[in-house]
Amino acid sequence: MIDIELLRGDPEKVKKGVADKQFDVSLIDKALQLDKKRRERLQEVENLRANRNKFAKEKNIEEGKRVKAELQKLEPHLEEAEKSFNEVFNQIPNSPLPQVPVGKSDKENVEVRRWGEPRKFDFEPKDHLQLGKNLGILDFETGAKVAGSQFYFWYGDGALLELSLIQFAFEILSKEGFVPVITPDLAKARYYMGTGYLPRGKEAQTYEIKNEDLGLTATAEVTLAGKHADEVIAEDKLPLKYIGYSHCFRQEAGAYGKYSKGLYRVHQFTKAEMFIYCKPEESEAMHEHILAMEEKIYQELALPYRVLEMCTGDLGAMAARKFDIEAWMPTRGEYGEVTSTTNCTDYQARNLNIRLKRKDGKTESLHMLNGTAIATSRTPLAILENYQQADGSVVIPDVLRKWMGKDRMVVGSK
RNA sequence: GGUGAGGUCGCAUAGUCCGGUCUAGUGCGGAGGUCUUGAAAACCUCUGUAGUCAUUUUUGGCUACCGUGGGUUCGAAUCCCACCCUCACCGCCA
Repeated sequence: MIDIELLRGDPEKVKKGVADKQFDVSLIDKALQLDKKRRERLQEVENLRANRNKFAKEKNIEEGKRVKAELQKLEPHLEEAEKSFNEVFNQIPNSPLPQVPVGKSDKENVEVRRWGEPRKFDFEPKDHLQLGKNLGILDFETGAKVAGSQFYFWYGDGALLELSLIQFAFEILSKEGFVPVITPDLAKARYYMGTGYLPRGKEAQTYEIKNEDLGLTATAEVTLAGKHADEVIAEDKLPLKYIGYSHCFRQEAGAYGKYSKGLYRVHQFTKAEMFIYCKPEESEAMHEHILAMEEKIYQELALPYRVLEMCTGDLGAMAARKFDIEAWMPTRGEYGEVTSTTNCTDYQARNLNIRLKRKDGKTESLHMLNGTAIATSRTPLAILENYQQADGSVVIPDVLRKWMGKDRMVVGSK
């Protein structure tokens, strides 16, 4: 949620952010109106409670009974008013940072830079599904048999590739002060909702567990954000930097289209995710830091990529600023998303009640950021397609060889 | 899964049987002060969070919060119900 003081103090500013994000601007006036109503009811109820407490202290049982009856009538009105307010208020998205390019949709995202040259093939490159099948390392048929469509098995060098990529990311990032964490793959509703992963509706992302207040997490962001919920963190403990490992589960309801085949869009993958809690004044630098780490990873893997900054219309509710890295995907003939890093500023922190305590004792909401290091669906896709050879083998990127124990995946090996 | 103990204002602990004197005591930690050449010690004072109203800053009033959610009562940390979590032991198990 946004800062309510900002809403009351400068509604026009909030409106601009909401409009730039292509959200419904009428939310603002509605929220202000409901806020006013809510506060009126709150005054009524609090005055009655003050009376109740006074009579209780005086042991004035008659008057106490009278006030009690009145309270029983008015308290539901207050509850109702707060519920209506929260419903609208929680729909107001985070404001974009001022330097974010304004645009209506993903078509207006801005390319920031490119790194590396897409490889020129002197043969017809195969897609990762064909390569994986020929090498005997990737099997969607058996995945569909056992778990349904868009599930898969990795075998042999494919399984080793996933493990190597995670090792590689953890090695780089732990050297940079990110604390390695292995997180639960399930979380309570409060946490996946608080981080913005919706279980139902047109774009449901989370799978829910029957008869439990639990869902499969779509990313370790959920658990790493939940980790410090309801905490007050001393200023000198910040920034907290984590590199989390988890399996990620996505319903991908309604997500179909030309890139829905193969590893680009799957229901389960493994991910190494960066997560940072920091002071508001350092969050932009931390965002750059995460992006720099992501670029370092793809440079060391020698995968050509470009960096994209999301325009206001493509930020979603949580983000104040967001960058994606897109790696070159040869059989598509274009770049495809492999990482995403978001500065949520204080929006998530307010949802999860996470605060920072300054040296002078004052508390305020802190800033929270996340970013993909490696997702073991799309990164192996890019490696298979970019590193393939004419004979159907796939060269292993230098930095992964120490964990793979070999320099090439060949047909017939395991 | 079973049995037992427990969850209290940063940390630790008292209070819960017997509801009002708990506007939650004490110790530690933190801030300020006295004393001192300086420091330590001692002593004194202050020290939770959120909301809301009033106020020029300051500040003050009120409300809520003793794991969570309900209930009983004029009044609940305290009584009742349900749930969650922690610890110990038992069972099962990689």
